[in-house]
Amino acid sequence: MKKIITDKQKIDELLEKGVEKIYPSKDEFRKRLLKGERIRLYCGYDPTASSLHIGNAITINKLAQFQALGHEVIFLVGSFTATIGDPTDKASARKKMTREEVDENSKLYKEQASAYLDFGGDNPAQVMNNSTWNDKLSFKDLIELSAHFTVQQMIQRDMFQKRLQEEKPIYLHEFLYPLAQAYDSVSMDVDLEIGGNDQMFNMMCGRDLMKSLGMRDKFVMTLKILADEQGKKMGKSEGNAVFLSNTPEEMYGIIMSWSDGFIAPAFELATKKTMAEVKEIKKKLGEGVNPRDMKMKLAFEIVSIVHGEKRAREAEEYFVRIVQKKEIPEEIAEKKLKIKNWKLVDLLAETELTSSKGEARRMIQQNAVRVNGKVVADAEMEIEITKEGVLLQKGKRGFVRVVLK
RNA sequence: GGGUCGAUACUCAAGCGGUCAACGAGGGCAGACUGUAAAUCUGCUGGCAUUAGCCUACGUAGGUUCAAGUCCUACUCGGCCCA
Repeated sequence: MKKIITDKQKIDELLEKGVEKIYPSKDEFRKRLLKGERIRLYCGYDPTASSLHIGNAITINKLAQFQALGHEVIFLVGSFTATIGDPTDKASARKKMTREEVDENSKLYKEQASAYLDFGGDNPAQVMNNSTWNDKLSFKDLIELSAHFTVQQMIQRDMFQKRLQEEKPIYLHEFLYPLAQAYDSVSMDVDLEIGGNDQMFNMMCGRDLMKSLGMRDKFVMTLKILADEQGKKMGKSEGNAVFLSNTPEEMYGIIMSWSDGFIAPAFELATKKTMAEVKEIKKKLGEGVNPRDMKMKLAFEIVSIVHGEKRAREAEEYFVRIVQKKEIPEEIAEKKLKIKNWKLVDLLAETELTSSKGEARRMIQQNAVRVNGKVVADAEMEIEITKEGVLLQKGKRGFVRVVLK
């Protein structure tokens, strides 16, 4: 077993970087760490999507930090809880997932998490699955569990309040979600749970339940949510979410399209940079360094962690060449067609560059379509496909080469 | 169980018999600007045809009417109140 590191500086770094708050108290938790106590901690991930995203990477990053100091890390896959649906931040009830969908999604999670976390070596992170214990609960067990919580406790959550106000339904199973999560803490008997700031309520339920059952006093560490200075969150809805399944090029490009306000927070939350380095970055940004260059460093860092340095370098080259210098990419989807002569609209629809002919017409009207690099304004233009191929472009990113078969 | 209100495009949300493929907002896409952006501005955002026009859509199924998202009936699902 790996030795527990009690280096004061490293512990302070651990307690500061990306951390919003530690319950019940940071000082107390710090003392425990300094004593050299081995902490058993976890963070849960509901496999509701086929890929982890950058928000998940924040907590995984923190797990990795604990791991590096020798603590016992559990990567919990919420295969059970995903079938309930977490009401957190949801204005309406989430669609429940089937076990099949969930199993499918969780397959890739471990692999993606290994970008940050070490599942081998002398202090491997453990993967657990909360259906292991939750599947075994009987109805009686559930009722006993639920007796530890009150309805008032549950409805005080702001998203439930919001739904009450809007006269939208709140289903009973949504109250049960925090319970299920709380039971995870009990089953694994952990010293600490970490999670995003928005998970505070769920995590505190676990703390309450353990206390109520006379178990240990679980700590809860909430991490900052990736947001800019105005507190504007980054999410899937913003269209700028990075998935760990993105290719290096995609990932690099998406990070570059983040607004500048995300640069410093993202360095703190999603990279291995120390707080001192993050401060240095903030300072540079304040001094008027071109934010683009800092953002390129950020994109490089994150892509390196997920895909390795070599791929990150390639992604960077790609970005400079294709996006900044607007060159045509080398790798273009190729579509082989048997028919030689086409009208431009038909061709755009056929290649699926546009989803319909109507859309093709609209794009042409808006000067968004290029044929062999030249903007074409005539929707009816006759295109003759050759063996060498004709290059079609829609907007900045859509490229297809059509070749005569 | 009774009463009552509601169900509209990706999301929210107008609509109160013809002028509704459906106001508006968000999102998305595209153009301009730029540092790659973000912000801002502009356009587009069901399909086919593009001149006209046709088809499919407003919870489901029927009905009234020359004409229905809009009225009626039943059903399904949800909120609220009462029990």
